[in-house]
Amino acid sequence: MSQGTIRKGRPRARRGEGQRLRGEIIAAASSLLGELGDANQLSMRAVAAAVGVTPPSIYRHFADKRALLVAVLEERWAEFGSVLTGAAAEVDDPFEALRRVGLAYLRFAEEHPGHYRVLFSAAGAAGVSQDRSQHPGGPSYSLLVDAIERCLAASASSGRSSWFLALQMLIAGHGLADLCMVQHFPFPWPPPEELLDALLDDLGLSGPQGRRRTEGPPTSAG
Amino acid sequence: MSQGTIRKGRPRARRGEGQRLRGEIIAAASSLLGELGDANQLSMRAVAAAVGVTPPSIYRHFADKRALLVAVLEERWAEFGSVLTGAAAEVDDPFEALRRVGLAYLRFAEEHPGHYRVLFSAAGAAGVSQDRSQHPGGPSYSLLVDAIERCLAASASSGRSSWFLALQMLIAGHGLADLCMVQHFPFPWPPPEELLDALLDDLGLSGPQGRRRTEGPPTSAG
DNA sequence: TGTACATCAGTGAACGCGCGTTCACTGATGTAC
DNA sequence: TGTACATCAGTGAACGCGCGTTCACTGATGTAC
Repeated sequence: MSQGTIRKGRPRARRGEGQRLRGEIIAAASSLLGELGDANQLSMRAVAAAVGVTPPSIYRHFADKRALLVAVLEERWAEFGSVLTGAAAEVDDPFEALRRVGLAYLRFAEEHPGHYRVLFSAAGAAGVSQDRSQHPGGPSYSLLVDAIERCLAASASSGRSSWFLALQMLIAGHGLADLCMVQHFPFPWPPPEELLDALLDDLGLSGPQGRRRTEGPPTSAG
Repeated sequence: MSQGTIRKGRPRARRGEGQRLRGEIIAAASSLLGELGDANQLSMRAVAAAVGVTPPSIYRHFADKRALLVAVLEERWAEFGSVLTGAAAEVDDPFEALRRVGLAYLRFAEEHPGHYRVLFSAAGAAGVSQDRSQHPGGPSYSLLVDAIERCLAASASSGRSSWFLALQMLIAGHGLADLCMVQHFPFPWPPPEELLDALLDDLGLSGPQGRRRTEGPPTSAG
């Protein structure tokens, strides 16, 4: 009874504390969005019920549903970015730093599959910035490019640009996150780290000596 | 006026030709689903309107919305499988055959992003088979594993299993298809073939001599 | 210390909409005689 | 060749629902005097 989705008897905010409800609305919407994994499925009425307030109250703080979504997604993008940033902080070895960024990316998808799905969908991006040149995931991507450049500086490599290598990492990271953590494709998935390490090996980004850490699982085929 | 979404004056089927409407319903639903890219967004009423029939008519042929979706998705999965099968047919070189399968996969996503999105979502799979051990994409995946095994037989390689390599290819293929063709992430995307060739190179599946075909684009970083 | 008042966070009722699904029906088609 | 009838593909109207959003309102809070 302490944390059901519908809260009754919620205390009314004091004068001048109207902004408090705003925060509660964003938190509730964010939580619901994480469960639903789809911006279209989120309803204003469900958000209001989760906060313990009537639907019209939301309109005192957000012009419409889109505006609420924008606020939620901005928060989620910020969290995603800070998770990636934090992962590599204070790690000196550039290869280990890159690996930690990759692991953090995958962990985020694993822990917040619904949020991940919305952030990486066209709707999620369009909601936050009209201008597609400044995609909200831009800073996170730059972080990846930088981490790769530090690796390239530490050991001569395949000759591919950091830009191309970052794209390859993003593609593989997203493919794994979406198929495994979000859509739960019925595979005998190996641990994500194993796939990440194989990827880094393949891209020549696993270290100067190119330590090979790959695979264990089945050798037989269906 | 010849192919608007709403058709009027549609001729009634003759006695015993009731099955004809069934086919038209599936076709219309499939087309709408391709535009929407989301099973939840598809409405029975929109399907009926597209066929030029009233909503209740659909229930003569399908028990409910879910049954209609299952029929549509089965057709789409079958088409996807036959596209992959057709791509490698009559190609002797196993490396070229594998490459063609990859290209066909990406082309399918490019030409039918909405269908691709639904097929590779949890909802799409769950709709078709309850039993998750027999995922409708299973045959297509086997095809990929087989193509890889033929490559491994033709040249000793990294030591990874065909199963692991197929997973790596699927992950990268899906990541690219979803980010680029489906979600249209605002990147300066290189041509898909370039990324596919880089992937095959990285996995040691580009041929016995390991021809390197990679990259062109920007070397500068943002 | 006590009262009248302005503020404004949140309410209750309603709007018009599209949805999936049901039900009793209609009326053209084909058949039996 | 002509008529009565069974079939059954498709209809029209309605159901109860949840949605986003609006509007005039209420009533606790804090302030001015």
